Amino acid sequence: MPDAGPPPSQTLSRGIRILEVLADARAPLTIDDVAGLLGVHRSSAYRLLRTLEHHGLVVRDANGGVTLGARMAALAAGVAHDLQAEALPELTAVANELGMTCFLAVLDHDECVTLVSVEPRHAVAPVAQRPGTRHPVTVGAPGKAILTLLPHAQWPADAPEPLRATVAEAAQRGFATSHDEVIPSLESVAVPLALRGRGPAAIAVVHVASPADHEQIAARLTASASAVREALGG
Amino acid sequence: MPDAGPPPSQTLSRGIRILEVLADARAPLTIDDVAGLLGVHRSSAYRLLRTLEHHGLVVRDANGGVTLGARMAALAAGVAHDLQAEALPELTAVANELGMTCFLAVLDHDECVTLVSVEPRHAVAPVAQRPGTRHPVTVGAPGKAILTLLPHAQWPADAPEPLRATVAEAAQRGFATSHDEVIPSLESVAVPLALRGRGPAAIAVVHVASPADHEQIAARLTASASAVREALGG
DNA sequence: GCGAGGTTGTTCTATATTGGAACACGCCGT
DNA sequence: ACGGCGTGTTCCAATATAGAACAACCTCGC
Repeated sequence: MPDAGPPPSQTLSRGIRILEVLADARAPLTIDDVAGLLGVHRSSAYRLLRTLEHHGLVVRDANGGVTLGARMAALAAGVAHDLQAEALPELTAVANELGMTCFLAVLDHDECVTLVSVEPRHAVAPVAQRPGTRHPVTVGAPGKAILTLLPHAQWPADAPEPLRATVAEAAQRGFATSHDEVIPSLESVAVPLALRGRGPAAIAVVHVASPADHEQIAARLTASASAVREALGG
Repeated sequence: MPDAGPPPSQTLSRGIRILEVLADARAPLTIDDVAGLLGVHRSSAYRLLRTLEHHGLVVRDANGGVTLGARMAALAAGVAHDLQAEALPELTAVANELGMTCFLAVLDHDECVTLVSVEPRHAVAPVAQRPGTRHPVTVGAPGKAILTLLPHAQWPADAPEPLRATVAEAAQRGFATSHDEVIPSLESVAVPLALRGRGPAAIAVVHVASPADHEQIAARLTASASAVREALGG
């Protein structure tokens, strides 16, 4: 088990930090901005940006403003693309049958990030769950469903103790729920999705808070989870 | 105008090539595979991978297999996120009103990549247009709509001459169409979307080939395009 | 028109980083 | 046990990089 020391390659690490900074930025940044945010000399940032631009991950507008390039999206499409491909039709079916936004989330370190999401037509209120959305695993139904699959030893250090009982209960029932956790006035139901040789995942729906049969929703989600699991042989 | 010589930063460039290779890979790769594909020494690939892993862009399974990490998806969510945010509701509305998959595509070098896509419930046949999908700009309705916005001098060198007339016609009509181009038996209608200080884009729908009023579809798309354009002040 | 401020692009050298090879370890199938 | 295959580590020379100082280019203001 190699220890988690400093990033072995300084240059690459800085280049990636540029991407991270740009992803958070709301507007095009100047080279100076980037250099400042990274704490490196402007000249270094310049060379790194040129390289990123060369690969299409960064784009410069007429004023020299720096932005993330569209090819980032193309790269991200390769993330677990077999899982995405198998899950998409299932998510669509669930979304339409239940009339709720349905999405697939996976574990990333101690965060829960949604990979694909499908919005139904007949939503009471449209709920958008954009791919790439992140929040701590310890929060929300998908997070708890994922924790269901993790031995307690691998839980994030900052997990509050009460959570343990909640997750244990979810594990028994086979699904997790939440309301007003990640977004106020929204309820969510999620089932765990364990795949061979892959990190833990979850299939979930969100809807505006209202009386709903969680058991029934969970049953539908579980069916889709099984379908995906079988399709991927895991 | 700085010339497009070799990538200024060799290390960063290699790191990105690793990401590209992994995005194309259908299965987890070994370090040796990566090193071989890049043409670098295994030890170098090792260090680069460690750095990528440190940033969560790469994940290693129990067998040491290397895959793209979920955080890539989070990074990609930052690509033109204001455009994505403004376009999403419009795409959803169009998809539901027309009963066709509706998506937003942008220009990346000489390729057309789709950023967001929304699938409707009542599709005759479900058509999935996954975000991140790429193909040459010279092909398909969105591509031609985008070419509408580009001076001919900036067209890709390999653009066939007949295309010029087609695009000119599309520019006059205000929309472009295609059938059986990128995927057999599919038709597509697209309108250009020019935004201030941003690359050319297009809003498009796809549907299975059948009699349809392209003019009417285009009118609806144009309305959404205008809405997005005004929302972004461009 | 002209100069000031701010930004990008270029060139240079000492230094830290990297590239590559050889080696140690663990695992699995024959 | 053995040999193949894979990872992780160490080493040194070679080189790519970091950082600074400088030049060119804008726009904005007068």
